[in-house]
Amino acid sequence: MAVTLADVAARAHVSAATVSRVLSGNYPVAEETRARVMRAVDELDYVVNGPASALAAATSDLVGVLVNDVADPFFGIMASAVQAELGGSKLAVVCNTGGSPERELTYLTLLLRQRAAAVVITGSAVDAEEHTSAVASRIRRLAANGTRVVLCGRPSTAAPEGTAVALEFDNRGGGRALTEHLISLGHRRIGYVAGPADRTTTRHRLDGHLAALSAAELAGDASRLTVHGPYDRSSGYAGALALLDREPSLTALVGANDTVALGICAALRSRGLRIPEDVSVTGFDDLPFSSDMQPGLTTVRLPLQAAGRRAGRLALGHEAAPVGGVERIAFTVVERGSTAEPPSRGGVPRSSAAGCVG
Amino acid sequence: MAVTLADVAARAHVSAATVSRVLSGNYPVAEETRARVMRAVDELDYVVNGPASALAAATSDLVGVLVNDVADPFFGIMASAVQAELGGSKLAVVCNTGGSPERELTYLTLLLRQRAAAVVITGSAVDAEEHTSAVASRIRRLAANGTRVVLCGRPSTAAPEGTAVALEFDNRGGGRALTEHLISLGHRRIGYVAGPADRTTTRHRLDGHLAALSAAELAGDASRLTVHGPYDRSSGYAGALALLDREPSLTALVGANDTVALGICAALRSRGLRIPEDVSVTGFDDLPFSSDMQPGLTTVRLPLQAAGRRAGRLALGHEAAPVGGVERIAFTVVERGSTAEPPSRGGVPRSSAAGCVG
DNA sequence: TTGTAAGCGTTATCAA
DNA sequence: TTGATAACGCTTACAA
Repeated sequence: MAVTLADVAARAHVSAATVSRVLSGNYPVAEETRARVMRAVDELDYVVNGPASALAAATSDLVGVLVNDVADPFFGIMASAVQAELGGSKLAVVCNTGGSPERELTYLTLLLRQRAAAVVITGSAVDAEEHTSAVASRIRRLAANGTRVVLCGRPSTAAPEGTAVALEFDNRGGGRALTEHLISLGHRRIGYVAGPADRTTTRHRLDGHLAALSAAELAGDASRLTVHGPYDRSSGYAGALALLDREPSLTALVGANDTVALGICAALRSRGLRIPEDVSVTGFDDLPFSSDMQPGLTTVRLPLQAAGRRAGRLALGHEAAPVGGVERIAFTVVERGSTAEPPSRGGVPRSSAAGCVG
Repeated sequence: MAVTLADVAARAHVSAATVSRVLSGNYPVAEETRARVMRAVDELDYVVNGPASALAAATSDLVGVLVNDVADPFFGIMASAVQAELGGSKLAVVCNTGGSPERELTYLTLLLRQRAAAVVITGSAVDAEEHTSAVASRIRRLAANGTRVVLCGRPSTAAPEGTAVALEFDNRGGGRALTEHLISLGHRRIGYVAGPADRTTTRHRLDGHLAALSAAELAGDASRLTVHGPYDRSSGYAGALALLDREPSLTALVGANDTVALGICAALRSRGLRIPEDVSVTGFDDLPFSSDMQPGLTTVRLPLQAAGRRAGRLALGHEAAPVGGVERIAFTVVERGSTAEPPSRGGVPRSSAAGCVG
């Protein structure tokens, strides 16, 4: 990689400045000169030195994308969508924080160091004052540098006023709608396998659930019928078993997200309980696998891909920020086979459930 | 972001060189001086300018990761694993190529421009001479620059001798083992919904399938019982229907990967066919959802996460390259409920299949 | 152990 | 329309 601008300039018999102008294309250059330069570029197989041009121009073509874990489709879909909007010039730096506040700060610092053009922060925040303010100060710093900051699925309160634009998921509304759906089917004893207690997303979804219960005057038992755990399958599995042991008469189980719901379903099957005949189950997010589950999972659909694309465009400044800097993303309740009316009191006893052998 | 090395140096009453030494930590500095510098750094909230230091030191802390699409768990898992190994200093630049040769080249050029420390290329290659050589020349270029190139799941032939280290999946072996499993169960009419015809992965998996068929003298019908399509659910769905129309007596369907198999299962259910009683189904990769399907999907497990981690370590030079620069990754056949003996000739007619209603 | 100074490869200002 | 030339902010011989 010895070939530099100067080499190209020498070969084309022009100055380095001219080569730079031809390459960036934002300055008038005589057609004949341009052709000569391009030929030299081709002949020498010249490739611009990114760091050098970033330094001189004080720009960068890196866009940071903070996610919990790209291997989780929830984040993978958003990261993919952001990347798709970046086009052929910007590069997406995907950072797995694993939900850890420390790593979040580390990556924000790294992106600050890279003078990233933009940063998209996805997923919920840890709900602790010290961490919130630490993140906020990094964001302020980034914004002051000219780095665009976009929150995608994180409350706008994570960033100081005016430093970021936020796309918020209506977790509270979705949580409420889902539980209302169950209540309208006739369910009265509803278990809830929630996410980690300290995340905003967990709290909002749970708030919505509780609001629905309260409205139906069913909130009395709520805390006894709620367990917390990570947003993964095994948490759903363990949580479902724990709740069933605590309250065997449950007729519905709400998962913090689809992955948790998957675990819940596996746990129910392990107990010989049918879905939805014995117990109804719901998820949240509507990940791709949810419609293929047997039965299909009733859940709240979040337009993850659309939100990610939007975040990408906002990161590039290709799209105007919403007024107030905050936009609420709409959700949809998707009713599938995993929810139904609760078993009638005099119905078939549960133990006969395992009897279906095709 | 006005504060620079010089500012810190001034504040600490030392030279810029000393500050640089303290920060990089690879040069002896008096303890007292170091403390003074660190205090100045803290007080000024100094953050190194990445591009500037990359330029001066001719190094970079970017590692490119080429994937088809991070939203696809197959790639998401590998990308996540690579990233996990990068630790708190290197950043993963995830590039979605969508399987397109052009975009692959574009991204390789972009990474070349960034002087990336390493590049991990995942997934299959498009099997066309012109593209193969174009990619090979980019790889040669990267390697010449000191960029480490790691192929993860792509044949080592994609890179010129000595320019890259490769972790190869045994797609041929896995494909063969799976079909042998079906044959051993008694299947004789096996359909195959393959991936795009021009990918190496597609060809290798199909080769293995054909090898197994040939060994059992069943290869005669193979091409009639094979259809091609993308590696997605809808291809599995459409492919399965097409094959069933072409040959209604099929007793087993092999999917190019788990996602395709998911579509196959949906198609079978839409026809009222039971899995595995009427038709056995297999996938490939063992993605997380495969064990949760009903019935569980028989498939070939590729250690995607382990391979990704390995690739990450190789990219950092933290691990010695395998001898010859190529390592074959072992697979495991995972037998689950989606495969069983074919229906006996005099068995229950298929039309009764839809009769199970719990 | 520390300082001086010469790059690193671009971009951008200012003349011409 | 083009060319000198001074930044850009850091690293690293080389000296002290």
